[in-house]
Amino acid sequence: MLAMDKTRGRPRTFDREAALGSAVLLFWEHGFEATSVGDLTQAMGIRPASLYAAFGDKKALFKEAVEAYGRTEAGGFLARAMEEEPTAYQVVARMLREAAQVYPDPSHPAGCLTISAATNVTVQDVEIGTFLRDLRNANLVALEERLRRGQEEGDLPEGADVGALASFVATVIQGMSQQARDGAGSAELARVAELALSVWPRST
Amino acid sequence: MLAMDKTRGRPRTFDREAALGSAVLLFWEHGFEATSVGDLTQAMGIRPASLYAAFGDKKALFKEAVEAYGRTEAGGFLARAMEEEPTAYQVVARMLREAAQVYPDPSHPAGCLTISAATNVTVQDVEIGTFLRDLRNANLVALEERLRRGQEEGDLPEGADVGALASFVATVIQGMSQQARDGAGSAELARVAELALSVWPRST
DNA sequence: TCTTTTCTTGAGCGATCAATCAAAAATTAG
DNA sequence: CTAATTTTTGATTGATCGCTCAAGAAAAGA
Repeated sequence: MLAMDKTRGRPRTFDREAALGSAVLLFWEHGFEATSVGDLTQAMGIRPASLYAAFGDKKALFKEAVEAYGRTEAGGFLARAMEEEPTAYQVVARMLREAAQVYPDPSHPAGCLTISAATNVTVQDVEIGTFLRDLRNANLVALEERLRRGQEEGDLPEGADVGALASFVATVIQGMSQQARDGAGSAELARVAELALSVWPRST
Repeated sequence: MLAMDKTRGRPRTFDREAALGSAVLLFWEHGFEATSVGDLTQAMGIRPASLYAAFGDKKALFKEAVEAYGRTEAGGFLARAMEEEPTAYQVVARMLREAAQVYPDPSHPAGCLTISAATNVTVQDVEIGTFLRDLRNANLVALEERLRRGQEEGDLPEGADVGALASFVATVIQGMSQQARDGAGSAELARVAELALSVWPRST
């Protein structure tokens, strides 16, 4: 009968998580289209058939790589800031300041995978482009909602334009990712972050 | 002998500038790698051999398309603002406000070609990626020099961090391009532009 | 007219793309 | 042990990539 038993059969000879990590780095550096299956299998140390058996196809692997990226230190700091910081200002301040540190960090590819990995896609891969775009827009909505909560809790003035502030922060963060990929360092980006923060309508 | 006579031989049957304009639109929309030579010949209404005879190869056509883009209304407004506005603040204000209008304009592809057309490139096309990156960094240096001139002319305070201001403006503009490609409208981007402008150390 | 030059046409080049297949290998169940 | 199940291997698929070539067509010069 149909089996689906994980313990049966020949065991996988490679570390699935490690292979996924290699895929994350490649997609992060070069993006979806510019990373070939050949590049992936070489970096993962496996053969095409093993890749397709373990991850489906290239698009499925990419989506899983995006999820894995979000679980990394450098890929999850924005979501973490939103969850952990108590006030709207502290959320935004941590986002911008950590972006200035993380995006140019030479221990991994520069910038943000979600922002830069599917900018140039062919017509048959539009799905991948919209997948990341939806993710970015969802993050923008989440930030706006977080700021609105801050407004209700009194750490943002009632007259503040929450939508504009969220768009502004998202714009600066996306620009910082691009700047980091263009070679900007953490000191330069830190000054950009402080300038952006100076527009904030603080209560203190 | 070697001829190089332009009037001799069979005349070209297509409008070279119009064909280049079609290439600009394709590269602007999809980027360098995601635009195939087949896409180009179809949009230009010519055959591969004609394209290669008229423009060299795909990379040369792209570089020429970037130059043509810079001569368009939507592709040259940043340089024009730097040349035409009298003070540092007016330069930056016009840059940001026009970006908010131009980048989401539905009469052409969203955002800036220079910013988004070579984000994801394969290893053998790194040359194209660095070509646009160098262009962006040259624009950043030019803005910084324009601001420094403004500082010398007294329309920026002596204590102002010119480098940080230039980086900040470049970051916001690049972020606005990305936001426009993600679907942001001119009203939304205009509010972002005003927020960014509010950090400016004005003398008035 | 006849030659020379340049462009267009249509076919097709080798390389690479994502993806697949059959067979061998490695495991568990009985 | 044998049978069933799953993965790995190595070769290979059809499609598309950027690009080129030979032949024909359209112009100018002599």
